[in-house]
Amino acid sequence: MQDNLNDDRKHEEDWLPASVRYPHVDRTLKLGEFLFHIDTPTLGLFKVLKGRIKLVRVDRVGRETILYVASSGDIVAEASLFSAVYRCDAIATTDSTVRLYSKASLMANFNQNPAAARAFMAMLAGHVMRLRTRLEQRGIQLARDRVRHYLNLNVGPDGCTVVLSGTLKDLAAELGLAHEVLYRTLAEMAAEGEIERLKGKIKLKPAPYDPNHTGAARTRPKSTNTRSR
Amino acid sequence: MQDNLNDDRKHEEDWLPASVRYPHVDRTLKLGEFLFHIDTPTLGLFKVLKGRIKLVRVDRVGRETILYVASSGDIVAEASLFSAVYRCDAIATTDSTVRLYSKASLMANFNQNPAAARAFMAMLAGHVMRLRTRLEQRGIQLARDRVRHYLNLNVGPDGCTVVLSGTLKDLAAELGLAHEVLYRTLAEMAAEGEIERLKGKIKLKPAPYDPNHTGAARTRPKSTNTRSR
DNA sequence: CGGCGTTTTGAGAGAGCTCAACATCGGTGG
DNA sequence: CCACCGATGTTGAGCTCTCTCAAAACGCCG
Repeated sequence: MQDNLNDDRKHEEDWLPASVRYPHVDRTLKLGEFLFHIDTPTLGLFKVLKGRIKLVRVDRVGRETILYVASSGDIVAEASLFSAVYRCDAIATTDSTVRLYSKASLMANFNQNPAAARAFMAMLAGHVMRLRTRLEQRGIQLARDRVRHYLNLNVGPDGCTVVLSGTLKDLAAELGLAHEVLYRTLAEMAAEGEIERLKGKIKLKPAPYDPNHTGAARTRPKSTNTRSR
Repeated sequence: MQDNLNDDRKHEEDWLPASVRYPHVDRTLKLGEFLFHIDTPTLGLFKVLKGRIKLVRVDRVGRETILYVASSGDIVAEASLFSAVYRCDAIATTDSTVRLYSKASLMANFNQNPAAARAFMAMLAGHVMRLRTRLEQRGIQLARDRVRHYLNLNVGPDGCTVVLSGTLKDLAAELGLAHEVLYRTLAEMAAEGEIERLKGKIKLKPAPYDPNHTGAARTRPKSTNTRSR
């Protein structure tokens, strides 16, 4: 079981301009162990090095509502830098290790070093952008259109090659699809010549004809998603 | 057509600590007009005052892929502060007005005024948190569970009252559900006593019994929440 | 009072999810 | 070197839920 099915994996390292090494502390957690509790003073933000951390809020009935599940590479509790106390619970859902970046040292660094502050802002802005795009993607109902959306936004410089970083199962998770559906969809698209499947890559073929319509004759006056939002 | 169905409406105003008034320029756009083009130098970020702006990327085949659709109150192109050129096109999908916050003045202000920089970071961090939560929510398949997720995260201080800011249609859009589905779901939940519907509010009732529905020969063969979909 | 938009309720259909069986691909150890 | 094993990849077949299209009741405002 790998933990690389979340987001932003490849952008994580930039926000610490290599010039600075903040003091940090690594900590290991066992399954079910709390990383922090709601309403307790904030120490700083954490980077998940291994495992998985869920952020949850619990209502007075005792049921928990998941805010976010962070996997390896994800950053957790950025907002805690600007709050005196944590706003949710953080619990390890597998044995995990995290790295704490202390709020005090981080903020001090931002104050003294505008470049560090800018790098942090840039990272956050990038997250916002990618999350918005991801949310937009989830609004696409039809599996094929959702896959197209992903492929179009992840083509390499050549404009037609998409490199798959993980397994197709991981991709399915990122797309919010059952993996079987992704397999089927890719198979159909390949059969119809829209894409070509290679080892660890997918190549987009410029559609021969047929600008809309997905394959089997189907009654679809709508092209994709026009409504809502 | 109202424009208040997007996100974060109530958190937008904080990121400009009232102390500072950045120079800004308002601009109106007609339907279809470009706010900015990809690969052109970045001026700064924009706040949508009225209307709707879509951010899109176009592949060489000419099809556009939507990255995000911003409505009134939303901020657009935060990441442009850290890039020399825009990374996508921005087009008005209705007659709109936007306010430009110049990159130069914004950055200068951040450098001189750490508090402003912190406020901006805090806003971004808040967006990241909310977007992640929203994405988590969209991963919930069953409409009722998705509604529960929303309600649980939006109860007021009393722990059981959720104030509805807009119409139910707006809420449906925010939840990513067809509005009919939301109506039906709320009706069912009310009928079963899980919630109480008031004028502009929803009150959560602590489940009486029936953690996963059973007895009470009700004409409802399904709808437990034991598994997704 | 007459629209216009929201709120409801109804019914049909399609698409994704789930369960299930099987093929493939690596890696491991005998 | 080959058999075994686990995980990924693939395909098949129902099931159910949401989406879409429709139509009507309600509420608000000029």
